[in-house]
Amino acid sequence: MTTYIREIAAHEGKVVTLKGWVANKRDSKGLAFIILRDGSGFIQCVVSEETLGADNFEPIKRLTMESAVSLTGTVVKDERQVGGFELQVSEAIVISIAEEYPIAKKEHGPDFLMDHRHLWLRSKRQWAIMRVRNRIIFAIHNFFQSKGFVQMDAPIFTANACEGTTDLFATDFYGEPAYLSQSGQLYGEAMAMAQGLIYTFGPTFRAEKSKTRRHLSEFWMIEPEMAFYDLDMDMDLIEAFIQYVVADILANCKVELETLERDTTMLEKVKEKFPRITHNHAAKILRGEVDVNGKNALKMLEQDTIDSQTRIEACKAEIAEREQKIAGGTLKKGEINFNQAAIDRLKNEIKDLEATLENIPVWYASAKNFADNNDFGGSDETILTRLFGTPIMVYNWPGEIKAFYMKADKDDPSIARGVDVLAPEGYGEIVGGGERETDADLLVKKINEHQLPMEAFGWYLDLRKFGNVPHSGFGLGLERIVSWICKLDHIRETIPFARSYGRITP
RNA sequence: UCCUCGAUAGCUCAGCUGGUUAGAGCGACUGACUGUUAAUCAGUAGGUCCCUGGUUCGAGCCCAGGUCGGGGAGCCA
Repeated sequence: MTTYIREIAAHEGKVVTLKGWVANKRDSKGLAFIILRDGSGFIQCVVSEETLGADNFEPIKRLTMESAVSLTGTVVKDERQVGGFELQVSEAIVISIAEEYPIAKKEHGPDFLMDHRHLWLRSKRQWAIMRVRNRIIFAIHNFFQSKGFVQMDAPIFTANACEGTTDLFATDFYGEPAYLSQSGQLYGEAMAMAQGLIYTFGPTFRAEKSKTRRHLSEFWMIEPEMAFYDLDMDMDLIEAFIQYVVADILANCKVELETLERDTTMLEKVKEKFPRITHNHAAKILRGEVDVNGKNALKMLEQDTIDSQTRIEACKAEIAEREQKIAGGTLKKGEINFNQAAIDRLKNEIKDLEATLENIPVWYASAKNFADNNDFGGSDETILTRLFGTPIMVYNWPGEIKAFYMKADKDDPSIARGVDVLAPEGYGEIVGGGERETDADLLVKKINEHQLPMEAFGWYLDLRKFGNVPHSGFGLGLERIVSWICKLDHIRETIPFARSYGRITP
């Protein structure tokens, strides 16, 4: 029977058989250390010539990275090891020998890694990210199912844009033009009128030629829709939802977060209440007219410039120091490698900092001149959330920049009853939602204003004719929340095979 | 679409003011070593300097155009 590494602690002192791949190998005469991975975890296996005999040990010496083996041995507690245990191998069977593995135990560039995504997924870090993604999906379903929501799927082929603002992927549907769905929102409203509380969870496609660390062309979105909910109830639900998911990950993905070296102090703060601020107030904060907890947006950026410059000087000094050490010629080979790797890292850090320095004046101008009827840019979102340190909810948006279906405020019709949730630590918008317009005449007017084809919205307007009720919903980008919770540099690491501008393989 | 940076060994990079035969580390391979944590030590092999054209006695380096990639803007989850 095969045992999985994840449950190894239950087999202490017993003989088990593990089947997996060689993640790393170190050997010396008569002794080999194999880091085995089986998908459920990683464990060091010790193979000795004395135990196996020369004939059985020889094939083990020939094992290459990612070769497949079946190892039988005794589970021994060993505090030095990552999982706390190691396997003393008594029998080894080689299943297959791998060719030279392209991904080495060192730093690679993003393009190389994405070209080898099918293999990169095996690495420890990517393994941890995919486990977190899996658990987030599980937690999302748990949250909504326990509250009586029904999962209902929206179609992926659609006849028209539901918002009309972003670019769509065009395709052919039996000779008719069709588009890949950019949102299940309108269908969600129809389904909520049938089941009361629903959520959709499916892929979404956007042909925006975005080349940033926040965008994918194909991503997964969860879109709940609730009958008889107004904006305040919507915001209460969003807050409870995000708090639930984050608490679940903190409780159930300790090993994964540790592997990712995720500092969880910011995630712990998510249990605090999310500040709710109007778009108008957020604009004042951005322009530096209003301070938050004694912090000023513009002054923070000025300080960033100074901090970045100081850090660049410090990096340069450290590089010079390490280069001098290497030139000294007294270091051992390992120490030289260590110093060289540190120099590479520092050089990359300088590159990033210099890019930041170049961008800060742009971000500063964007914040300082922020217009009341504007949408936030990526940098504006970063500035706002850094001032707070928890997720924040920005509500009551200028209607002109929001979708046609968003409800107009009854006191000021130029205001849309929408809400965006901005994640801390620079991750920006993870949720967009709001209350839906129920006034059929107003909807018709807005569809015309947005120059959308009226005939495509006949069924949608029907929802206002038959049992019209106030309702709200929101959309959450799965990859964005994975990115934030794992604190990743780039969203491309959050999905097994990313599809983004310029990337369709593997 | 715009701004900006880049492309040199399988990988990560260095290559000075344009000058002889192209450099390092890692990885691979061969060997040594019985407790390694990116093991260590010795050795071996490995190059279309992204493409096209130009300047020059001479181009990895300079110029023009292109291709691909990173970061950012716009747009968005």
